[in-house]
Amino acid sequence: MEKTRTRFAPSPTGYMHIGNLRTAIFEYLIAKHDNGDFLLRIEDTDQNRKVEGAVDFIYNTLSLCGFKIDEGPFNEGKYGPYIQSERLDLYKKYAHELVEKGAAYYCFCDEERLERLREVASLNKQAFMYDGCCRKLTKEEAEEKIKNGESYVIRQKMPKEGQTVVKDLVYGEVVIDNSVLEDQILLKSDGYPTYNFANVVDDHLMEITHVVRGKEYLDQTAKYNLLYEAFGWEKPIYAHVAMVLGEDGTKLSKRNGDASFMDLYNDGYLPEAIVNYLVLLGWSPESNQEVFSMEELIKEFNPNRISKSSSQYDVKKLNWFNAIYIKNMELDKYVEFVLPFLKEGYDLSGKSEEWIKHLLSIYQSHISYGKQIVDEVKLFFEDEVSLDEECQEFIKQEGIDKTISVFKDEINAISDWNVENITNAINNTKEKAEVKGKMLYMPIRIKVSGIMHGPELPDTIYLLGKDTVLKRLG
RNA sequence: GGCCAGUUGGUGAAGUGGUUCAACACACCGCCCUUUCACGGCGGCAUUCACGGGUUCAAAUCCCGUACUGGUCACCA
Repeated sequence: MEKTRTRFAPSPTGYMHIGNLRTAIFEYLIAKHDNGDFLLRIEDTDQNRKVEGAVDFIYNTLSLCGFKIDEGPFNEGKYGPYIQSERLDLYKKYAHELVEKGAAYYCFCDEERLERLREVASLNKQAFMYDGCCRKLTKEEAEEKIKNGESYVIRQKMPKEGQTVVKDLVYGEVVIDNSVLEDQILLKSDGYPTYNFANVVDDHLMEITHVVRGKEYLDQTAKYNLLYEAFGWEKPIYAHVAMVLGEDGTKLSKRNGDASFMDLYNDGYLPEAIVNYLVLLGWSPESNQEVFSMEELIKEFNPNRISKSSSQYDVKKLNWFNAIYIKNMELDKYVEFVLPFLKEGYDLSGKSEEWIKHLLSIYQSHISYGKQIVDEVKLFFEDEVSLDEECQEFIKQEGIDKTISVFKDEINAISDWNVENITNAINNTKEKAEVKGKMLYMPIRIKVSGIMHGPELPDTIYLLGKDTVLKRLG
């Protein structure tokens, strides 16, 4: 049996939103599930969209996600080059081969004529479709024009009648009327192939067995099939996947917010968590398991269980996954992970390494993403605490002043500043002020930290330091 | 507009003719634990599967129609 080979084929735009990433995940898992190859191919046939450094960016993203690229522009296999703009001769050769076979033809219609046709079509409220004018040209006529230096494109000859059946792993069989198929351009007048053509040629040449792509290409697949048939090539297995929508239920776009992998990563979302979250968006395993390691995903992934309907991105669930991955980190790794966010938010000079580590550790089970540490930890870096409405209400209650003043005396009395003694101070306050539970803890917590929920109170007080605590107690 | 597809709760979703079929998870709410909040644990949360017909002894599951949503009709990918 032939080896399973999938490919991720992005345009080098220097931006990857989570929908694209999810496609890559599916492709990767399909390949690895069968012990196959996962390759990266850069689709840069539109020279206008090219962005500097984009290929590095893609490699970086994929490697952060834990994907091993078996073949790609930076690690070529025997099917290279892996950048489409370096394969121009190939497309040219195959496009002309199709002309020889009679499945394609030269077209000399200029933009002006096409524009006229478009106008007529829109006047008649019809979809524009090339009228196949140049199909009639004889071989000699076409050659003559080419010899005269006329610029041309190569178009695929579409059947006018009948239907084409597209087989898809997730959508089953989709029937497309051939009458809606345009004689699509294969080779542009600048010698570049169109996306559709390059795709077919490359997928065949690179021996791709499974193609995962957005559902928006489903209709186009009929054209692909016809192309494969014209060449006499074996078709790959298609899996079209529904879209990932933004949180508001509309299409993802750069404007729609932080739905790009890098934005998420920069905010302190762990790639493993992002991958774990995304794989469950539009795919479900047979079991109820939700937290998966890469190995488990590779084992469990079955493209037949990909959903037909689009799904909405939901940060809350991502946060849940991310929090789990953060909680499961070893302390040192966790510190290494959050420290940069802390450093970015505050001036840490004068703080001991031990203090910083202690501070970060008490938040490990509290934060959902790295950057969140900055907000959470604010109370340790501000001189004054400001109380929100809820706190102000609480603190108005009777007896609180007494609790605070007793506690202040207890704190004053501590000579050896450590968590244990602070805990004792709280306990002593309980006895002397005759308060317990919420009425004991909350006043202290509010006065000292300004918020009603946070990590362990003794640790908080310890990290704040005696001076600050006394000052805040008033 | 033509064509193609989708429609299970606020969200991700399981379930493809009948033994709890509306699982599980996020979010939300409640309780317990913790001398406080959080963490954690437990429990609640769709009499109903877009709507209307039909097939059947039996339908979220099959068929037809309607509505809604989305996609697609480029020398863009």
